[in-house]
Amino acid sequence: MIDAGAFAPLYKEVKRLLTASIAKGEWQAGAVLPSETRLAQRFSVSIGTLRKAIDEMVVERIVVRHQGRGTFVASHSANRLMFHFFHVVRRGDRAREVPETKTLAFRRARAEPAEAAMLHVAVGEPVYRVRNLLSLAGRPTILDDLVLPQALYPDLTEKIFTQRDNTIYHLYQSRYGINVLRASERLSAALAGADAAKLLGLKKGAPLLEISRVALSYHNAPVELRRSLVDTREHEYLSDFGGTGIVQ
Amino acid sequence: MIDAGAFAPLYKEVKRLLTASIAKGEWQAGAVLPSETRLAQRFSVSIGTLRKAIDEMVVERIVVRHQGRGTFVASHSANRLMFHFFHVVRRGDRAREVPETKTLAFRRARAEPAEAAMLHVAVGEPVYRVRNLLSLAGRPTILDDLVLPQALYPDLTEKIFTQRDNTIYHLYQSRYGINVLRASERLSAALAGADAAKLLGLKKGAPLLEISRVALSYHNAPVELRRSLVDTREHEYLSDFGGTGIVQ
DNA sequence: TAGTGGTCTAGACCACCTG
DNA sequence: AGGTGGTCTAGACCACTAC
Repeated sequence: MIDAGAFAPLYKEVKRLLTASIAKGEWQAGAVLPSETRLAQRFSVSIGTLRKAIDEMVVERIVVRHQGRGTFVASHSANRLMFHFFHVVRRGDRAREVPETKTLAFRRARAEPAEAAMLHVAVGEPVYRVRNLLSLAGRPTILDDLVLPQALYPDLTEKIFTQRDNTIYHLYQSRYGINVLRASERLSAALAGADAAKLLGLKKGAPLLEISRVALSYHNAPVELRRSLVDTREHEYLSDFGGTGIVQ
Repeated sequence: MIDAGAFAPLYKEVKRLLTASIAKGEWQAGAVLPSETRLAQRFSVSIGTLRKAIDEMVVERIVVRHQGRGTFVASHSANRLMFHFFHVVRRGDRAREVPETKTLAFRRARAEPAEAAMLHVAVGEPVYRVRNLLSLAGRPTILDDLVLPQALYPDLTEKIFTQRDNTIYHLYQSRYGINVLRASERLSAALAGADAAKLLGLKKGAPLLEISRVALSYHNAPVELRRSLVDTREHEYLSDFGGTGIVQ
């Protein structure tokens, strides 16, 4: 037993320990975990209990199971995961297009009070501010403003950021060991200012969808803020709830 | 055994049969199911297999478990479920307010092609069109336009609709046995037309959040369309994904 | 062929709720 | 006290993957 006097069920404890090991980097993203039999031995629990712990970690996308191959730490490299955090689709047929990203600005700055609260850091903490313009089907459609705590991404530079050969979240994962698991978003309607209008090829006062996202890693630790302004003339934001991903 | 030659796992088959029984009305919303022991006997499976079937039904909100009391068909009467489909919260503190609903129109009409496709009915099928104005903190904030197939709500009248003493989804459930489990939404930004501006107390051309929802019941059958126009000056739309509801 | 995860069983004990 | 769901065990067998 491992229970250590906690009042939580054994499988929750196992899940907590496994998640902590992954967060610590004992297994990198994409790496295979020991087999269920071995993990059960390691934690001195039955296979059933170990499986129940991993069941929840699968639902939370911390790990992925492949029958016959093993259980792997979830990775952003797969295409499926790339679109897991990209909810803007083409109007009508809901097609998902790969966005073309252009970085307009990369600056070092200090966290504003509101940002600091959402990032769980002190006011004035060093941050990066990044502005990206995303094009869909060749047309500028989304204007993204990112805020990242410098402490989490120590040696990040504009060159590293722009010369990545994959998604932004994959860069966080492969270079800094930061895995984005969840995102919490708040949406509202806004009017295009002079800035956004010019960049998105709109008239000032055109309607835009504004999305404020907090990206979260293990234990719900915030690792990025992102405000998106979306031109929804040809695109929409998809939201499914009550849904589970379980195929009937 | 029950497997009946299907290639699906036993627990999926059990889940399918249980869900079908609920959809058929063998147990009404809020009713208690037989105990796990009895259900396991009924389907000639072990408790473990029966529990795995119910586990998934819990995730899909088809049933709710209460330790020591039993397993119940999910019901809309609970306050928690009411807010499960209401994602508009107060800006800043994200407080959930109970909306005050006023029905502005209730008409019988025919399904337009786009509506018919989304509702899985024939073009021209009889529908109800309902327009509601929702106020939050005493101020008109959301303009809802609903489309319901008349076939699903046979004797519905404006009087029945407006004199319900609970949520709209609870009316569907208690009077017509229709349980809304999921909703699929598409969001975009729009400008207030003369109509919406007047009703929401805005200037024409003010930015609005437009939400198109399809409400789904068992086996993903569509049971309602709803277009919402939201004044997001004081409110926001919340969206969490990658999340699971599992408390760490 | 060996090893992996996926399913299924049969039972024990506990925590909780209702009478 | 009796019944409910919640946890945990210890195994068996199957389906899939890699070598």
